[in-house]
Amino acid sequence: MSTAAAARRGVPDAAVARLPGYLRALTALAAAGTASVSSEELAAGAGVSSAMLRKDLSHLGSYGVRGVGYDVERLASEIAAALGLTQDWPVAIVGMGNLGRALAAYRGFAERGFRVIALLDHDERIVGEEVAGCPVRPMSALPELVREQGLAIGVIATPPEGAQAACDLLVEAGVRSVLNFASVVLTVPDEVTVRRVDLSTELQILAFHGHRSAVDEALAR
Amino acid sequence: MSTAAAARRGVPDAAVARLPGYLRALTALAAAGTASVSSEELAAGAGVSSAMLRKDLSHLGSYGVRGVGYDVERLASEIAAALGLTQDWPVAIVGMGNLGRALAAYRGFAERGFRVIALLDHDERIVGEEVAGCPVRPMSALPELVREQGLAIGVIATPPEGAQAACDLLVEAGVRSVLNFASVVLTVPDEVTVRRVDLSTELQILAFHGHRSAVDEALAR
DNA sequence: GCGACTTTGTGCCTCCCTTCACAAAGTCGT
DNA sequence: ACGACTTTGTGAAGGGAGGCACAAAGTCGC
Repeated sequence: MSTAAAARRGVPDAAVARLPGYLRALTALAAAGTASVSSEELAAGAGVSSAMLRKDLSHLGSYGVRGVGYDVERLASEIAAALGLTQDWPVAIVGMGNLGRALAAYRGFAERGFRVIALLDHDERIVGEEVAGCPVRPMSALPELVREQGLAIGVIATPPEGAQAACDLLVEAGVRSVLNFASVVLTVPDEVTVRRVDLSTELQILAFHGHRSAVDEALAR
Repeated sequence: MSTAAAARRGVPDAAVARLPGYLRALTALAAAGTASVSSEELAAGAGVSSAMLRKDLSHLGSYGVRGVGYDVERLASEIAAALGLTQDWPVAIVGMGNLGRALAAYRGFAERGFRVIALLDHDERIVGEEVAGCPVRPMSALPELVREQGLAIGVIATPPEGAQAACDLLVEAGVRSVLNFASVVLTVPDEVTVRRVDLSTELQILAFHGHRSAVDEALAR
């Protein structure tokens, strides 16, 4: 196995998507005072199979000890390093509707090391208002936030109509990572990464499964 | 091609996950007055390739016309039927913290036909309070909600510590579909479907991509 | 009516992800 | 010091999803 830096570049996306789950499970173990953990136990805590866990970790390097397991602290910091969590990632939330306000008040971000440095809205009537102890600023503040505070991640919580425009402003200011809560597909240059979280999509998928199992039962009868 | 009912049972999960996106794009087209659409256009609106769109739709049946495209209204209702959206899906939100309150106030659910019929919390000090015009009820109301109002989907917006307990109560009351916003892996019986939405996981994945592209640039220099 | 044209539906191929199964490597008891 | 035991790391196999390319099927102009 080569160095972690070289290995990291080959981590498959599917594995990357599971790393945060491992990190969370490890953090819980560390808080409980556990020093060492087997792939079997850790996998159970993250909701995956042990074979998958071991293969995922093998992409980062060999940090386990055969016959024993993984050192909780060590593995947690290796995963954090692989995810790039050693540096901080300033976040701005765009759109101060219901969802935006909730996200602004949400503690989960800070707990995982993401610092919300600004709340933005394009509506002048909202700009200047205070949300969760933080003033709402205009979209025109973006370039300065990127330049002077290293803003790296934009969270879009606007209505669907305004999402593309908000995204364009973020990208133009130099933001390369976008988390999109609006129900639209955003168009961005290749170097920008967008992830979409859509609540109604999730509910519709649940509806499909609920519907199907009802149909299955009817057929089985 | 057999009947839609038979075909539906074989729809791969990956395709199901994209159906809501197609439905959204079709709804937008219908609102704009478009009567017919090609796979190429619809795919662009949903952010996928046209070949993929056609293959996904072929799992539902043949609703297109060669040389012409798809009838917008017809296809939308076929997809809605496949997803089980012809019936309504009463939803309850559990956990009235920041996130729960935001979800309660969120308009998106109703727009897509999901009716929030109850807000729940296990904390007696919050029960009775009014959130978004709806009273907060105790967890003990669950069995009645399932029995008398057909509650089918539970949304968990509790802190991580309380999520499993909330989930157990939902399942015990007869809820078979759960949308989990808490950062924990829930254990449920096989017949229950859980989908997890974790904001910090999404941010961590974005951090990885931002980090990697920074590394790539450094190496290329 | 007929031929040129457009667009769907699908067989095939490839690639990636997941699972299986086991050798390698380390620990622990004696 | 050595052998039994535990657990990792990984090669190989299996399965599924996405992309390609084309035949099938329909429309439209003449």
